[in-house]
Amino acid sequence: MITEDRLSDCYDPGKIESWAQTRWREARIFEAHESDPRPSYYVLSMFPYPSGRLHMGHVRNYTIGDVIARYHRMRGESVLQPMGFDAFGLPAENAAIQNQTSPRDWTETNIAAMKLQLDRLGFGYDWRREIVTCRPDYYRFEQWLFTELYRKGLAYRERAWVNWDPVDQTVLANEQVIDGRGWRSGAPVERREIEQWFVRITAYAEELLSGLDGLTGWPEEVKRMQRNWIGRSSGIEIDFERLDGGGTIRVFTTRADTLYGVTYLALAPEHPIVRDLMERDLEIQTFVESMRQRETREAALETQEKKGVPTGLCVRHPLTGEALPIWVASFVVMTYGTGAIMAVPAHDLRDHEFAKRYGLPIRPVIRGALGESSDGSETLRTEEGIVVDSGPLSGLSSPEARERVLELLGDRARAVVSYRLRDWGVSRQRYWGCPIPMVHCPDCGIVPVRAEDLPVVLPETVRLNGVQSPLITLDSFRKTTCPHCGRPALRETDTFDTFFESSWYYARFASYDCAEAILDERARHWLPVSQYIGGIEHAVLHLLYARFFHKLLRDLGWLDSDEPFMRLLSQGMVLKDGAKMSKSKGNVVDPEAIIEHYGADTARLFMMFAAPPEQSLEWSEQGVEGALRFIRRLWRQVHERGAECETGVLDPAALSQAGVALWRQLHETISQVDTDVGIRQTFNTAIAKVMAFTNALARFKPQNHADRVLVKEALTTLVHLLHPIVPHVTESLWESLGGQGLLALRPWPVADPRALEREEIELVIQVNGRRRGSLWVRADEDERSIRARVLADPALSRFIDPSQVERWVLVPGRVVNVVVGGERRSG
RNA sequence: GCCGGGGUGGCGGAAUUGGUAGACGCGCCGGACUCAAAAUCCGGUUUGGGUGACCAAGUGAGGGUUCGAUUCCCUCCCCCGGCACCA
Repeated sequence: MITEDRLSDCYDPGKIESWAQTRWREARIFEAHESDPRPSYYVLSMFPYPSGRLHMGHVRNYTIGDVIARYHRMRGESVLQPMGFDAFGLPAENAAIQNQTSPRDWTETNIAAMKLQLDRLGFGYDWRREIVTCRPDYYRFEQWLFTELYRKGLAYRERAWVNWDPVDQTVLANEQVIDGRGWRSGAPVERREIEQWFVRITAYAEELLSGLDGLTGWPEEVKRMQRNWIGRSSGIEIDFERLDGGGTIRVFTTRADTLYGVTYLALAPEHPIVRDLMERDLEIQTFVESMRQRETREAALETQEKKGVPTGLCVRHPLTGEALPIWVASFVVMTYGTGAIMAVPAHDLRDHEFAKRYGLPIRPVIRGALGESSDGSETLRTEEGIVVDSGPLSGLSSPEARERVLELLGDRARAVVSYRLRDWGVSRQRYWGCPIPMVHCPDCGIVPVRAEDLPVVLPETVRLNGVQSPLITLDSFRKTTCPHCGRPALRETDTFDTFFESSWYYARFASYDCAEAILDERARHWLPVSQYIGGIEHAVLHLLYARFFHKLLRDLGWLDSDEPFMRLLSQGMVLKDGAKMSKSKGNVVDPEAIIEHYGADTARLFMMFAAPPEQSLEWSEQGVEGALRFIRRLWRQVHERGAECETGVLDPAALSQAGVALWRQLHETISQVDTDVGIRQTFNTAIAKVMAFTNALARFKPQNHADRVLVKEALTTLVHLLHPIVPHVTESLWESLGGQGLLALRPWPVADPRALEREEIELVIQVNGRRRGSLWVRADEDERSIRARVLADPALSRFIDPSQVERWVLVPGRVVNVVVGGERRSG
C-alpha cells in the first residue's frame, strides 16, 4: 500500500476528479447534436442490467468505450455516447419478494446508484438520452413493433416445449433448472407443451448469414460463432414410399450421393408417424416416453448411447425398390430437417454406431480418391469421393452423383436449404417484463392491441409470491375488450424475453424523446453504430437479435443501413487469481472501493494497461499501485519542472543533440499512440509508449531555450495523449500548464513529419543470421558502402572471412545479413 | 467428436508485413536519501559461462521451409472458448 506523503506529492484524485467532472457537466460537452456539421461517430457500450452495483467487467467495458469516445471527440468528430439500463428481468422480482419492495422501486433505486458510479468513473455520456427499458415510454414502441410483425406474419403463436415447475406453477428458464429440479422449489422439472409467441427470425436466416461477410470490423471469432449458430446446410429432400401404403416419409440429407448405401430409415421420437405408432405398440411407446426425460438440457446429453426401436414398417428404396426397415432412433431430432433421416452406416458415424448396435447392414458406396476400397474391417468413411456399386451413379464424384440423384428421382426429391437456426420464442410467463400487446377474444381469436391504445402498461402495484405471474389473476389488467368487436376479451399475460428490449435500444438512443414513433430521421443521422463494445458472452444471441431487428426496422422504412454495428470489440473477462470474479469464489473486487482508494483515473489506467482489450485481464493490486505511481510521476513532472519550461514556438534547428533525440521520440510516440488507440485498439501498448517517453523526458536536462520550449511542448502533448484514458488528472494538468478551455475539447496531437525523418539509422549486422553488432549508416547509403564499412569494422569483421562470403542480404533500414561459408552454420 | 484462439522471463504482457526476442509495468536485488522506516530517486534483473568486453542456449515438444522463424508449413502435447446426436 502506498501511504500519503503530503510534502512530495499533492495529487488528490478525489478533489481533482469531482472538479473535472463538474467542469465537463457545466460545459455540457457530452451532449450530442444532429446539427453538428462534423462527421458523426457513435460509440456504444452494452448497457447493464441494473443490479445496483457496477462490477469490474462493467468498468472495463465502459472504460474502453469512453476512451474511444474521447479519442474521437479530440479527433474533431461529433461523438454520441449514450447509456441506459436493461431494466426488465427476473432478479427484480426476486429482490422485490426478498426486500418487500416493488420491482419498479428496487430497479429505479439501483439505477440511481449506478448512475452515480458511472459518473464517478468520468464516463462522458449524454444522459439526456438515457433509456430505461422498463419505462412505458420505451416499451410502448416495442409493443407497436410486435403488432406490426404480427400483421406481416413475422410473429405467430405455436405450441412449444418448456421447463415446468409443478410446485411453483411456473415456467423455468434453462438456467433455473439445476440437476433437473426447479431452483426454488426443488421439485423435479417437467416438460410441458404450451402456446408461446414466436418471431420469425428464420425468414432472415439467409441475410443474417450473408451479411456477416460485410462486417469487416467484427472479430472473426464472433462471425464464426454466428455462422455456426445459423448453421446453413444445403441438401436434398427425398420422399420414401411406405410399403404398407401409408404414404411417404420425407427425409433430409446432405449426402444424396450415398443413396445406394442406405440400409434403413430413422425417425425422431417426436415424429408424427411415431405418435400414431405409439398407440398400437407398447415397445415404441415406452421408448418414446423414456426419450422425453432426456430433453431437459441438450448440452448435458454429451456422449449418450444411440438407442432405438424398430417400427416394423418398411419403405421402398426409390431407385432399387429394395425394402428398408424404419426405426425410431434417439439421435434423430425433430427440430432439424424433416425429423427423419436415411441412414448410410458405411459413411456416417452416427448411422454406423447405430447399425453396429442393432446388427443392421453396412453397405459401402464411396471409393477413396486414391482407389483404396474398404476391406471389411474399415467400413466407415465419411469423406466424399467416387461413388461405386450404385447403378447409374457408379463412377461419378460425390457432387456429380447428387445432381444425378435429383434428375433420377424427379418429383420425389428436391434441393433444399436447411438451417439450424430456429424461430425465436419470445414469450415469458413472468411478471417483470414488457406485456405482449395481444388480446384473446372468444369470437375474433387473437387480435393485436391498436396502436393508439399502446402502451399496454405493466401494472406496478401487484402482490408477488414467487409462484405464478400476478398478471394472470389481476382482473383489472387481464379483462379488457376486443379491439376488433368490442366485446369482453382477455389480455395476453405473457411478457417479452428481455432480449427483446436490448435488440433495438441502440437505435432508440438516436430518437430517445420521439413520442410519435419508434424512430425518426435522427436514427438515420447516427446509425449504424460506429463502434460497439461488450462481452463475448453476447456473441450469438444478443448480437444476432439486434442484427435481425435492424433489418426489421429497415424493412419498415425507419433505417437505410443493413447492419447495426460497424465495428465490434469483444472485451475479455476480468479475473482474480486466474478465475472469474464471483461471490461464491469470494474473489470479488468492488470498483467502488478502488475508486475510493486510488481514484477513477488509476482504475481506468490499470484496466487499459494490464492487457489488450479482447484478452482476459488478471486483477492485480500491485498493478493498480503501479498505475497510481505513474500518474503521480506525471503530476510531479508537470508541477515541478516549471523552471525548465518556456512557452514559445519550437525551433527544431536550435535544439541540443539530446533535444533532437527527445523531439524525435515525442513525435514517434504521437504517431504510435495514434495507431494503437485509433486503429489497433491496443491501449496497453499505447500506454507503454507514453510511459517510455515520460521516462525519457524525466531524464532530459534542457540546455537552451529551444530545449525548454520542447519540455513544455512535451508535457502538453503527453497530457493530450493520455486524456482519453485518464481524463481527470490530465484536465487538471492542462490547466496547470496554462491551457485555455477544456482539454476534453482540444484537438488530438499530430506527429510532425520533420521529426520522424532520420538522416542516420542503426542497421543491425548479422553473420549467418546471428546478430553480431550494428552500424550507424546514412538513410540513403548504398549497399557497396555499407559492405565496405561492415568489413572495415573490427568488431564485425572478426566474424567474417572475406574470401568465404557467399551472399549479402540487405533489408533497407533494418538489417544486413552476411552469409559466410566454411564455418559451421548455426541458428 | 468437430470448429476456432492460444502456449514468450519470477508475474501481466510487447515484438504492427518473415528482419535486434523480452518494450512497458509488476515483483525481486543493490545503492542514494533518512536516526529509522515509508514514499521517492538511481542502477541491475531470460538462463548458463566469464572480473570484463563478450560467448553459448533460449518463445510448449519434435521436424521442415528460409540468408534469417515467436511469426509460415507438418506432427504431437497442454490450456481456453464455441458448437453438437444437425442427417
